[in-house]
Formats: sequence, C-alpha cells, structure tokens
Amino acid sequence: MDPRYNQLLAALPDAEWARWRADLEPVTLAYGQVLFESGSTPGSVLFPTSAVVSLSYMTRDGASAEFAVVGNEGLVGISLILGGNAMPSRALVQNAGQGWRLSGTAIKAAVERGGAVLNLLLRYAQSLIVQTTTTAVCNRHHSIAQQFSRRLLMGLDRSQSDELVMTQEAVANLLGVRREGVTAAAQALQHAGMIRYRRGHIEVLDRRGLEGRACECYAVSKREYQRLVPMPQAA
Amino acid sequence: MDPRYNQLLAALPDAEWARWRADLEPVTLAYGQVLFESGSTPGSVLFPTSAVVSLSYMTRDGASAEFAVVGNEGLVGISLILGGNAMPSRALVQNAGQGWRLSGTAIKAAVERGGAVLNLLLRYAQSLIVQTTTTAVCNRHHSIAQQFSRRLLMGLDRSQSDELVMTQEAVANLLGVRREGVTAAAQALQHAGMIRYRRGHIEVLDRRGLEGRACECYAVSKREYQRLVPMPQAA
DNA sequence: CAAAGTCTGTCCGCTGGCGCACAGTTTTTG
DNA sequence: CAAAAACTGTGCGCCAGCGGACAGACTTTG
Repeated sequence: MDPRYNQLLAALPDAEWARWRADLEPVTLAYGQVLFESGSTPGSVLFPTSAVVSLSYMTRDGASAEFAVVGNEGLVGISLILGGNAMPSRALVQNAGQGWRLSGTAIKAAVERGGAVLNLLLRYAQSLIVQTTTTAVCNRHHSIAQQFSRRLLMGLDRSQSDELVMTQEAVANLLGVRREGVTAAAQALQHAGMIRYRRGHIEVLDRRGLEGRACECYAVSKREYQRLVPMPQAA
Repeated sequence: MDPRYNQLLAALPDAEWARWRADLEPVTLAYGQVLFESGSTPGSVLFPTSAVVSLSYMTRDGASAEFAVVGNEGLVGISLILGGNAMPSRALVQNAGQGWRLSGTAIKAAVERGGAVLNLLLRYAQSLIVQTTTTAVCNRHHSIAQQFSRRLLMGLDRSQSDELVMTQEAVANLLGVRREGVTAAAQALQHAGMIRYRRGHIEVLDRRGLEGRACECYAVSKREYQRLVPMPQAA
C-alpha cells in the first residue's frame, strides 16, 4: 500500500484531484498530538495516510470516550464541511504517521462547488454517523472483551502492519473503561492465541478469530463505510 | 406555538420556502408507526411539527438503543440528504402528531441547488452527529437516573405540553435498559417532586430540577443545536 | 361488564465492571 | 547507569444494573 494513499483522495474525480493537488500539504503527526480541541474550529482538514486519529468526547468530570476512529479511509475535520466549524470533540493522534492537509478555505470552496466531490464528502459524513451510532450501541450493550476486539480490528484496518502500537492504558482511555478490564480482555485473547502483546505493542495473530469475538458493531460500521465510499477501480 | 411549526422549515430563506411550499404534504403520524426500517431507503424526508420520532439501532440479538430524537426542531431521513439513502437505523414514531413530508426527489433537488438551504441542512446533520456522540458517551458513563432525566427533557423540548405520553416500558426500550431500572428512576424523581406519573403519562413539574439531575449530555447537545441552527427572528 | 392484555411495583440472586491499592517489570531520562 | 516514570499483573470489596418471577392495578376489547 502506497504510504501516501488515502481512500477519499483516491476516490476523487481526476479533474478535482488536479485542482486539489497544489493545495495538499504533507504533514507528519506525532503520537499524542491534538489536532483540535473540543469547541475549537480546525484550521484545516486532514486526510490521514499512515496516521490514525481518534475522535473523542470528554465529559466535564474528566471521563471520556472515543466515538470514531479516522485513518486512511477518511478525513478529520468534518465540521468544516458540514459548516458548523467547531464540534464538542477532540481529535487526538493515536498512531504517529503521515497525512495530507487541506486548508479550511480550500475545502470550503470544494463544498461550494458541489457535485461529485461534495457527494463523496457527504457520504463519508454519513459513514461517520453510522460509526458513532454503532459506538453508542456498543457502549450500551457489549462487554469490554467485545469492544476491545472491535477496537483492535478498527485499528488494524487503518494500519499498515498487524502490530498496533498502543498501550492497554491508552485503549482503556479510548473505550472509557478501566485499564484492568482491558488487561483481562487482552490476556484472554492472548491465551486464545489471537494476539500477542508486550508493553505498548499488540500484535494480531488471528484476525478471523478476533472478528468472531468482536460484536457485530465492527462489521456493520465497516460494511456501511464500504457501501458509502466505494473503492476506486485502480489499485 | 403554531402546530404547523418546524424550526428547519422556519429557517428557510423566503425564496426557497416558496419553492418548497407546493411540495410539502401534511401527514399525520400514529404512535408506533415505523417511518423506515434499518437498511431501507426512505422515500421522503419528514419535518415533524407535533410528532416526535426516535431513531434507534437494533442489534442482531434483539437489543436496541435510541441514538437520536427528532421533533419539530429537525428532520427525519438525513441519509437522503447525505446521499447514502439507507442507514442501519429504524425511525419510529414515539409521539403521535403531525408533520410535513417532502419527497426524496424534491429534497435531493434542493441539495443539488446548494447554497443557504444546503448549508442549513448540513448544519442540522452536524447537530445530529453531536446528539449521537453525546448519546454514546452517556451510554458509557452515566446512570439510568441521569439518562432518564435527559430523555425526559429531550422529549419535553419537542413537545407542546409538559406531559409526556410514554410508558416506562417504552422509555426502557429507548434507553436500552431494563424497565425496572426506569421504574426506580421515575419513583425517585416523583418522590423529589420533579415529576408526577401515572400509567403511560409522565408530567414534568419541575423542569429546572430535572435539568439538575440530568447529565451534561442534554445541555451540550441542545446548546450545539442552537448554535448550529439559529432561531429565525420572526415568531 | 367480564376477560384479556398491558403497565407498574417489588423481591431475589448474580455478575460485569468499578475504585483502590500495590508489586513487578520495562522504558525513558538526567 | 542510576533514578524516575510508565506500563502491566493481581487481589479485594463494592455496587449498578441484569435476569427472572410474580402480584396488583389500570385499560382495552369483545
């Protein structure tokens, strides 16, 4: 996979791609970097390539929960496209890596032009709604073990290797659960031979197995994304 | 409040309102009516006036959870606007009442035209994302009592009276919790003098008090809506 | 108006996840 | 390379919410 690849950019019509090309600026993102804080307006939209960004909401009393993950399949900063500019969410870089940045003015101009590009962006927005919806349901009904498996798969889909670089503590923060609960889930998966982990690294050995342990939320969200943002023909 | 009032329609520019007027068709909705099922494409968009519609997601094993409520502040059928047509969610009439229906082709034409109308619709879409996000966080972190209060307030905002017509069992289904848990929460609120209820009816006596018992999710979601969809000047 | 259906109140045991505390290990840093 | 920091393993008590069961009250329906 081309490390400069982002699926939304790849799905752009050629003419539009030519127009954007000059405005796209490569950026390198470090782990833990905050792209925008809750309530602040992002200055630009980010199309991750190798980086993975997590969107989460923080409550007043310090609790938090991730409601969407964005990697090379999407974009960060949907509120610039939808026109509200800010959102009560924080965008945090979960996996260091690269991406393309497009200025707020450029993306707004593209939205104004409408047509196929706007259509693509809005279909991505819809897939984000679905992802958030499944997260809501998952938070209500599914066990930590299921959610952990789901989150691993989501990370894996957006990663170029089968090793995820994240601590159990970080995962616990994302899921909004105790770190101990994640430890227990990780032990169970490792015992079952599906993952192998060491301090800060989780290697997925049996993807199919994980899919079996995850709740349907993973599959539903992924299927909807694929339906909404079709893969371009060329590799 | 005019029973034909819907805030999105009211916020339309005059010219566009004139254009839509002919296409808008009044509809009466009965309690329990399903506007669209999960995965099916709605034929039209609904702008509720007195009706209240609940958007929920059903898991494979029968569990479900509401992730958004739509009343006279919004519209049902956002997927027609975003272009994905279907969504994995069900739209169910929670409170019988009236609304305006606009055909799928008419709404798509409006989206094509772009401009201020599209901008309005997309800002509403953003407010839906926020509502879904807060629901996700609420499901993770907040107690049944808090969620019950939140949901009552959300219903109240979309209702013309201070009496909500819904059984505790229905509320439990919406929240995705046991009916017994809702009973306990309702008893506590009634004991505190904030509500009074009888079989299938919940009357809110002390709105302020309820707001104090609800989690911040209610206020955040409402504030974001108000920011995104500004109230038109005229009454 | 009687019968069936629906809704609410209550009890009981269970369990998943929480809060807290601390030990051992790995990694980072001065 | 020593000290500090961060991550993982484990144990304990606690409790919110679950599952199930049933009684009483209210509503609808034939």
